[in-house]
Amino acid sequence: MPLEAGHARMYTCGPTVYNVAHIGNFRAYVFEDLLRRWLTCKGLRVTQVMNLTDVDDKTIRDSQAAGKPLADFTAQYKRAFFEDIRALNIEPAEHYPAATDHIPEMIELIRTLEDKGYAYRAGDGSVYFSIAKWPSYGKLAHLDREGMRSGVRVAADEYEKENVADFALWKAWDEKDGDVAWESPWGRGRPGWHIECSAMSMKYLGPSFDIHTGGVDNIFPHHEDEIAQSEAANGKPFAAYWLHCAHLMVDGQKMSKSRGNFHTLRDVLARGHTGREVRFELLATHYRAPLNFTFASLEAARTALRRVDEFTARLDGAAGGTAAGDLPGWARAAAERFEAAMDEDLNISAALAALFDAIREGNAALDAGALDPAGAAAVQALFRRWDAALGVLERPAEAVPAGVQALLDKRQAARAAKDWAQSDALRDEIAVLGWAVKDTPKGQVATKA
RNA sequence: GGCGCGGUAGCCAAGUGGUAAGGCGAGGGUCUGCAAAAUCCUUAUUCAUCGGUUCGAUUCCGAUCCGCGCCUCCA
Repeated sequence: MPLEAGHARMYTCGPTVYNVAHIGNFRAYVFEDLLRRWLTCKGLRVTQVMNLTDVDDKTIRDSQAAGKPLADFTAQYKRAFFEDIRALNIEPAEHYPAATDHIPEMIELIRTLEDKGYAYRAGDGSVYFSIAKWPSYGKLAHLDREGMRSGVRVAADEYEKENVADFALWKAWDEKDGDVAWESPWGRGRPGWHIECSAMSMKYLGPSFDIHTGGVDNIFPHHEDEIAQSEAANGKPFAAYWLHCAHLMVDGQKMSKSRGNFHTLRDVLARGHTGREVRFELLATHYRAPLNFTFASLEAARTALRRVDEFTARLDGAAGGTAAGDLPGWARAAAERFEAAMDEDLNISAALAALFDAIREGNAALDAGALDPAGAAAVQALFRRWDAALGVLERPAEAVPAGVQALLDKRQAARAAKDWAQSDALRDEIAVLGWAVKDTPKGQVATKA
């Protein structure tokens, strides 16, 4: 299936670093992470490129408002982005090219387009791509080119274009750009938005590659324009597959900065939810279906994950470090179902159904004493494979603070002496420190409340 | 208006031309010094509406209604 045997190359549209990303943005990155993990599980080597858009109208506008040089302004949001990605257990891509580091490549690409006659200069020094020269324009978005011409709004500052749908490859400097400008054969200016993805995908993945992803809102115009630029310049097909992720909704409406109905990861974390819960929530709905975000579903995610944790802990106890033997029948069936579901366009719901069935059957087997250590170890291995794909099963370790541990030790002694009053008092004391104590057959277990 | 996605139990959400996965919630049982947790079982005669094809449709076809997205800021 990949163009190059055993190697999947993917380009994933990344963030515009003018602000911290919101969890709607992260839905796309989590989806892309799931995709790259699954391809890896299938034995492919994956090269993923994610661009960082660090020069555009918004980054310029907001850096000026903040009174900071563009590079300083965007640096803080690049940092925030990588922190957030870590909190969501997203595997790093192989390359994170920033637009401002690839201006020469973009200029080179625009020159090629100019030489081949696809681009023209406007009076102010801007360079546009002429869609009239590219007949297949609009294929990805199923656009009706005739329909596009009538009734669209035409911004006053775009009068220089030959066709309203032509898009900028290079934008001539104007006052609003302040000191953000690069020299080019067309004078001072900055690149258009779309050209960076064409130039950087070409640099890191070649003219043709396997998969290109992004949010559905990027289909038009961004991806349409990328295809036109890249294929016109290279004379080769651009991406073989396009996967677009549906939106995260809030109260039935798309989550977006311009609507103001967004939550950042930081907000959600500050409310006491974990990155793992957010990841589960974003992951658990198929990428092409809209996902309505609510805090109630984050609670549901928490409960579901607790069930997973409980089971894997039981499994650890049952396996006790034994070498893996044969997978029990119910686990083998679940493994096959999971595999088939994920192969079918990442059918995550069906895959998770197989996982939860395995948990139920596993618990029943454990209750019945029907799972020997070698079998339990085999199921452990299965969960490890699943988690290589999902990145959400393994429970992040919680270090118990020394103070809490001291109280736990005291409580254990009290319990051994059957001093229940003392035991309960200590439990309350520990609760004040933010830790919940449960008594299990194996002793007390403290978890962060 | 054009293009696209979706309407399945209280909520979220798979799925198939042959009679509805899974998660959360809820109810019941087990376990337990108490608490909490856990675990097991139960929980849609029905898949937006109306027609059609068929032995049989939630699944195919047609029409209708509703929600959302894109149509040059947007993951």
